Amino acid sequence: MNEKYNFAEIEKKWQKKWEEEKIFKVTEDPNKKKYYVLEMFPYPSGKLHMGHVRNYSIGDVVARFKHMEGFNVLHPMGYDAFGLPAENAAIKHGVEPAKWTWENIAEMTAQLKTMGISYDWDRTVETCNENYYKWMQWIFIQFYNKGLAYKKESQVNWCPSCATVLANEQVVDGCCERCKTVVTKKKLSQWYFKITDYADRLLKNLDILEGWPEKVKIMQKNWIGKSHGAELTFDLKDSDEKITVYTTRPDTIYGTTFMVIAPEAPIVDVLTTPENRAAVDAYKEETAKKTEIERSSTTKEKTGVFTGTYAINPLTKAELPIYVADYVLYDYGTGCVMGVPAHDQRDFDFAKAYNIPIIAVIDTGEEGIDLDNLPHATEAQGVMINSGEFNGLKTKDAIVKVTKKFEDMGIGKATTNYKLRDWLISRQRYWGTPIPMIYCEKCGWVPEKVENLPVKLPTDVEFTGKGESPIASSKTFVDTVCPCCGAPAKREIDTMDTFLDSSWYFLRYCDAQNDKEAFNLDKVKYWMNVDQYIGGVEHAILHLMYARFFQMALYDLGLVNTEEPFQNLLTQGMVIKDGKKMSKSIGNVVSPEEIINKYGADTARLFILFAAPPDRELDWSDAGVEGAYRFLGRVYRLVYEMSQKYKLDGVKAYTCKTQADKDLAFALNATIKKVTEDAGGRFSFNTAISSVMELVNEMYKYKEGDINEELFATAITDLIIVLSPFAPHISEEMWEHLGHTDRLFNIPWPKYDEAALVKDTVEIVVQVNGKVKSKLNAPNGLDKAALEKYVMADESVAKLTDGMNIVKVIAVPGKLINLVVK
RNA sequence: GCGAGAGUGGUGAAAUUGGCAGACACGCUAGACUUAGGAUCUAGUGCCCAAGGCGUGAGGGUUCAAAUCCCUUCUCUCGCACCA
Repeated sequence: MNEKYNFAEIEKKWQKKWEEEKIFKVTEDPNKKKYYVLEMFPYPSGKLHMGHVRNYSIGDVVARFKHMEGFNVLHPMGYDAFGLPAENAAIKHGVEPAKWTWENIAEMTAQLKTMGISYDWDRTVETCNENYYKWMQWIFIQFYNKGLAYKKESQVNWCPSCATVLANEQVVDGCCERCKTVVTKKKLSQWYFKITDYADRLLKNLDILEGWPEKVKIMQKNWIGKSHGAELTFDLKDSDEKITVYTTRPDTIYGTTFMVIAPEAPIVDVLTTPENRAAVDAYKEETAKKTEIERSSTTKEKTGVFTGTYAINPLTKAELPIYVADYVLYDYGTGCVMGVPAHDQRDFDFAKAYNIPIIAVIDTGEEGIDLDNLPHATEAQGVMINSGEFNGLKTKDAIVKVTKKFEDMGIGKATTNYKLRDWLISRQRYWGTPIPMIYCEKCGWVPEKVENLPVKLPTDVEFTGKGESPIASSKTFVDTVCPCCGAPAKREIDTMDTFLDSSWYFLRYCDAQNDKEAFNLDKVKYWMNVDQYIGGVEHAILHLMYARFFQMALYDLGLVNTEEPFQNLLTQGMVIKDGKKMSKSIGNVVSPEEIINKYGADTARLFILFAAPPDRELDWSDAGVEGAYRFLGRVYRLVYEMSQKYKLDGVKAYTCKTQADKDLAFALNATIKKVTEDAGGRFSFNTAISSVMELVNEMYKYKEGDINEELFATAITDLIIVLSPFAPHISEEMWEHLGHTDRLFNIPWPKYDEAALVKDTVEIVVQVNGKVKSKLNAPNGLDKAALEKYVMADESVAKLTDGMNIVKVIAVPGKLINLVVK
């Protein structure tokens, strides 16, 4: 240890030693309690950004802390390595996606290593690695055999300029991310996962995820979007056809004055009368041309056309004109709705635009409203009116009774609906896991034989950025034989959505090197669940829902033993600068590389953890980084200077002789307690660090007086230990300097001494009518009555209430006395 | 529009169960040391002129006591967004 804090030298030295000694390598140990801490793995774009640094710094504090507490800690890192940027690089610069990706992985790994994080690098997973995607394909086949994967024709995003299909992620504000052309829809045959089969379980299990932020659970709940209602079938006038609607408000049936069908629904053609066909066809065509943004941006203006056909209200027998309108979604419910303009604002807007009668059938009790001439739809609950036998019923009962009536009439039933759709998993892209399916004229779609996995990505492909998947250009890939009958057959040329790869990587970490199976069940039983998952809130729905779905499906296949993969979830806030998200276009990006070079990884980590609580936004401040750097220098100087004069080689038995001794012992134990609770318990790293700073301030004060060497040695020792999860390199350097040959990572976390935290006297706040008037010292441990007696006997207190009438005294032991006077 | 969260000094923030508002840090001011200081150490720093007041977006309420609980309201951020 030099006199000066040379972070560059220190960090390099310890990173090398840690790696050589493999101190972060873990194996299953049934005798030890495990702890699995996981940070969301990055896409290997080549460079770390501050969000990564924040994510991994948080994870490393947790990992190091839990390890020092005695847990067998699994703390892995890997790469979500398939995806579009690699392919775009190929199109733009002619670099092979594999080469580009693997180079980035190497660069990013080197960068990660400069942060000094306690990863077990032997468990690294790269999703583009054959030994990973082989098992991805195997899992796909298990899902397929279970009936969870199917192929169907559907609408996908299409860029007319690039003449290629785009993934949802490639559509930015309704436009192609590359050429900014407005994205349209195109029909294509696509692979889907039946995530909707799991909708109810995904919803219900949210209740048991107590360690998840409420916000994320609510977002998932809304995304699943379960609603209760009824399906009701209407007869048509002059036709044998019927149409079925879904409604959450069957109680408003008497207020139905029209019907609406989504333009895409095939039944539209059946219902349209010859004289209306031209208008309906034109409308359908217009809708098909509209982009998603156009269709949803005109929120208020409702358009539609009359089909010429009427439905019959089953209770009133009224004739209801059937319209086609694009405000009805084809793929939700039945694609048809009953129009109740009085009690649904969208229907109200439509009725106003097309002069359809509006009949109020619910009195919501809204003040001053004219039920015969509603100014807007009343969507609240209320009492039924104009509804024959049901008049007077409250909404809740009415829904039940009306639904029952439909059931008795044989024209309806209670049902539930979900907003969640099946997961479209195929991508017309090269750089992803090939879908291991083969199409045979005779046998249809057949999975590749397991012994033939992996279905390798071909390398003889062209990247033009146009047309279908580049895989189609391979001369070796497409043609194969049917695994079933041996006849010539063709391989699926689509690849998997990369969200599949990231839906089970946490299982692979448990057994990353296995070449016999995706993961060994016993190892999974030992390590799973992930005790603490940490990542950005932007994954609240997609990744976190897909991963939950995978875990459930794998559970049903008997491959894992739990239904939910992530016990606790911490969603970290964004790193911003000057109130804005760091971005190249604004020019406010601070690169981790630059900060680590200038101040070191310890400073970067400390600042990031100290500047804000982990789940909140973090405002980057160069001055704040300086502050963190200064603090580390302050600790370093303290240790260096005092080690020249005293023997500080470990924790020692000490007795406090002076008040200063007692104060330091108190500060030391209070800090250990605070860091233990804040860093290990509630993940309040900022306050944990502030208490370490307080301890250092105390020690600076203390060293100006008489030094109790045993006490000071203990304080220095524990200080270094509690600092180590936040700033591991400098801590290790100081630790070694004090004569230790072991590694801080393997040192047990210190325990605090309760006795040292009990003070002889406590400061009691004296309030008069709730206002602080004075403070005085009282013996510790007085109960209410004794405290009141003690305080009231004090002369200064008597003065405070001189001439006043004390009507009540409130005593809070150890804290305050409030005198209520008149 | 619906849903969630947040508003505290010049700044980032703390206050964990209703009990001293502003810990810790940045910044600023002064001093010490120094050839020098953008190093280091020490002291001060919510606001108002002192006594004494006033202060947690605004307004009201509950309570001996409110940043914290309740009602009303404003602003901002995020998510969803024609889901019948």
